[in-house]
Amino acid sequence: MTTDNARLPTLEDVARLAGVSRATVSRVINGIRNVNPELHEVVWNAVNATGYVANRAARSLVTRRTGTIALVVSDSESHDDDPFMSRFFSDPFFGRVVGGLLSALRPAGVQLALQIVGADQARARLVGDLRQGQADGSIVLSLHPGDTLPQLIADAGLPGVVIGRPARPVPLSHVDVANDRGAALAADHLVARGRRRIGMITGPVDVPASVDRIAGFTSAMARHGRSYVPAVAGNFTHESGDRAMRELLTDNPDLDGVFVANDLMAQGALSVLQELGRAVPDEIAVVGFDDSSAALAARPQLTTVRQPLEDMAAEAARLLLARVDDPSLSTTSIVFEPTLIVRATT
Amino acid sequence: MTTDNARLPTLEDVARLAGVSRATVSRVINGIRNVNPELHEVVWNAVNATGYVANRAARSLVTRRTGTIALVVSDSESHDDDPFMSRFFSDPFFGRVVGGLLSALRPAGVQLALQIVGADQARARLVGDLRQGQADGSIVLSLHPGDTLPQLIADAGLPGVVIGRPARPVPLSHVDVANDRGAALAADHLVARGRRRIGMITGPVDVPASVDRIAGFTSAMARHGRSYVPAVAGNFTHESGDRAMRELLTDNPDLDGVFVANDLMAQGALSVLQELGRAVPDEIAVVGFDDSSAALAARPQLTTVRQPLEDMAAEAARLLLARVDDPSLSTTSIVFEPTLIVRATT
DNA sequence: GGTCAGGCGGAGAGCGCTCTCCGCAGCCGT
DNA sequence: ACGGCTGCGGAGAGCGCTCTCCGCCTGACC
Repeated sequence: MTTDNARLPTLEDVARLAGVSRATVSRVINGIRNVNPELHEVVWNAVNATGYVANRAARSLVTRRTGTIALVVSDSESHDDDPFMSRFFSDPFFGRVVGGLLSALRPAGVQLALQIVGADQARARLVGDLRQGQADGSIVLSLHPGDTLPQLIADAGLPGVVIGRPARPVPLSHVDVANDRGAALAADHLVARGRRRIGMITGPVDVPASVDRIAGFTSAMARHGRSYVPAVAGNFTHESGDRAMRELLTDNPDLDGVFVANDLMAQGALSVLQELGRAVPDEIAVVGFDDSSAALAARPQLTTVRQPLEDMAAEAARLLLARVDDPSLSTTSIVFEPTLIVRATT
Repeated sequence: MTTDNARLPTLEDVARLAGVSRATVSRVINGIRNVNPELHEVVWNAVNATGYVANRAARSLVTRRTGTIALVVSDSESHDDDPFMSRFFSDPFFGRVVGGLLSALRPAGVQLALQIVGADQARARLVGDLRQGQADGSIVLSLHPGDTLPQLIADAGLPGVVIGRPARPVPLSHVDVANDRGAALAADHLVARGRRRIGMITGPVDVPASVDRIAGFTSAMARHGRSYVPAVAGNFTHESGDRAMRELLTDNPDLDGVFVANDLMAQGALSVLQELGRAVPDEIAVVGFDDSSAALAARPQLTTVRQPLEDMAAEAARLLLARVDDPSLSTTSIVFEPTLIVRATT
């Protein structure tokens, strides 16, 4: 259309072509106040003729809005030297969240910027950057239980929404899934399938989501008259599921059902069971959690508790956008209901 | 530190506190020209005292740089109604690329903004946005063979680097892995393992990476005196690997080795083999491609051709950054060498 | 001692946009 | 018929920064 480094058309150019003032063009473009319909059309024609696109920086400068939301991934564990290669990115979890966020942000014309923060001093800088126009608000994805980042963001008065319940209460909105009810679904299902000796492979005991799943599962089991549930902890990785399953079987060789706190670990558990020649689901039933792509990739395909991550992320984005528009909005929390997806392992 | 909507400190504030002019503070902050070392320190003290952070929008406005790179994911297949939920995001591929990009961008203080473009009219708008200060350049991840986006970006004179060889030559730099040599590695390995009846499960026949893997594999096999290689095409999904493996075995029941064009399909193939009671690797050996997390999750763990995706993405980011700094730079292409990772399936 | 070069810091003009303020019509009410 | 109100569009002041231009001061050289 235009050549390489031709100056891009500005509002002024459009105004001149349309024979109106800059202010009028601005009004038309932003749909503000009633502008004479004829002029309206003249202006739009001029916009199209010039190929005008508003300069984001100039607009930001005066509106004090960037039209950008930051996805802040707080990965405070270890990886300080190289936090980017952390296993998190290869976890399907990340992609689902990004997809969900974009689906809500895109219609609003808002960009998504990725921020990964590792070490603590990076946190301070991040907050400074955030304050000073990096983004209008943040979606915080905290992987670390004792993470200070949500608190820092709240303290700075920055709009923010946390995905997943923060370990400590924080004056920020959050979205979450009812982990406890999801785990209860799994418990009820295993019991309904006639399983008598049921165990659990848990996530890390300091992560809220994991804690809730444990609590939900054990209390549901208690309701079914099983006060003791053998459990071994993993760390949500495939490999740790493998390890935990072996350990669980060593102590409880006669297990006929197991609830695994996420699909990745369930996949690991499944391969151990197969290796040991335990028929699934005939000899032992397995229920996972997440309904990630791993559930479908597993053989047999995994019965699992679905966490509507895309919807949760989209809702988080909408909450954030609303908060950015009206900072006086009070913080809210939305809890999504999990559903049981029955496949071949139960 | 400061309260909610206190005006953030500006250059002017810092200058006043330091007793110098705005220009001097700007020079110190940007490390330009030799400023008197004493003043230098005075200015930095004032910066720290005020907690000053440069306003990105204001800076962009004058420098015509945004300090942002866009990751443009061009997903032109079907998903127009809802391109965000496309399977792509749950593919570990995406996360590895993001991680690699961030590792190169972060040290340069450059942000990563995500852009997903579906329909064609969205492309035109994207290019407009890109021109007008959304980003200084783009990393293009094209999932669609006949994609026009790289060409559009090149035509607009925008800096851009493509990950993966574009289907049609385009005046843009790109990074890629030597898909043909990777496939040859797999062929050599299967032959060295003494396999006689070797087949292949390919990717879509219109995707460059897939084409190269097919060409590399068949020509390497030809060098080993096998001019005919039975092959079935999949589409890089787990499920298609399942289907393709069944089909391949139907026509070639005595297969004792198979090269699968990516790990996800290999995982699918593996579960079919197990279901059919074919021992891996004793009766049939399997080699994948990518070395994604799926390779480790597979049972037995998958022998695969490693594609250094993180390094490739990081290199793409560096190429782009260099191009942004100096637009006169000519386009280059960097091809990474794949390596064979031998695990338990061969 | 005079001149000139060079280094350093200040003044101030903009970058492209939004938005307030104001003026000018046209129309209503009395 | 006249004042005031309302609706619409223009003028122009910034938003916070960078960077050019210029002036001052110091030091070196003749």
